Amino acid sequence: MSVPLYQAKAELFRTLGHPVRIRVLELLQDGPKPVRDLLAVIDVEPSNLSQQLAVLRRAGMVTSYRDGALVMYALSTPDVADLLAAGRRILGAVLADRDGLLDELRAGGQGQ
Amino acid sequence: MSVPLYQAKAELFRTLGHPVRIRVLELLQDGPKPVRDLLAVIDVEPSNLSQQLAVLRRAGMVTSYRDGALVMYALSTPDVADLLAAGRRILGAVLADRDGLLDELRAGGQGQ
DNA sequence: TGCACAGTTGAAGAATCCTGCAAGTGCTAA
DNA sequence: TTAGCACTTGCAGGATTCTTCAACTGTGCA
Repeated sequence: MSVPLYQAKAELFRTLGHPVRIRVLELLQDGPKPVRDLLAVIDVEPSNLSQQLAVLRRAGMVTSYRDGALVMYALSTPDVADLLAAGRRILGAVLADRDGLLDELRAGGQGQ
Repeated sequence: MSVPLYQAKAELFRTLGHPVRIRVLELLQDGPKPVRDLLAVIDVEPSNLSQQLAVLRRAGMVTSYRDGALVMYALSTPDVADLLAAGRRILGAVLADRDGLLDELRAGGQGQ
């Protein structure tokens, strides 16, 4: 057994363990987007975003292709959305008796 | 907005980003267990396991109580199982064309 | 060709995480 | 009350991860 399965799982989750990467994945749920669009929303340096995109790419969670002058990114599988949804549910359960984040979560608006 | 929601999500996922913590959660899916039982299966030093349990406790994913000389741990919400299941699905999709881990995953046996 | 926009890459310092050791607490039973 | 098992805590180091800067590639347009 080269890489134990539970280690692969840990790596998968660790890939999601960064605010910028979470935001990217959530934005890509609506369909492919060029880097510049992500950049317009996320407020982070281009090089930093690029690094985080590379992490997601290496993990196989997103794919990228060039469209003219732009580089487009897309979720590599719609299952990613399930994972994010499951995360939202857990947060609700786990934060149940903690600060105001819960209300924000229930509002379900932007900045999810 | 004190702690942005997407940051809380990132922290949640990062909590899962460690092999020992993953194993603990999977073992606890079958019901509460004392530390010594986890220790018998996981092969890590007691102090290390204790540290990882503390991380899970702080994140609110498990709860603990003392039962005589033993300390018992339990999932704080069954939703955790959903998250792990979603992780398994994604791994399947993402690893689809990579090494033998996929087969191991499909076997669904121990060491999940 | 030359310039500007769109992204990526490499590298370095700072911050964070992990691991193992030593020491400490709580419980039970002799 | 002493001994020993069951855990936990504090801490130091080594290993990862993050962030930013500088430099580089690729594309479109004047």
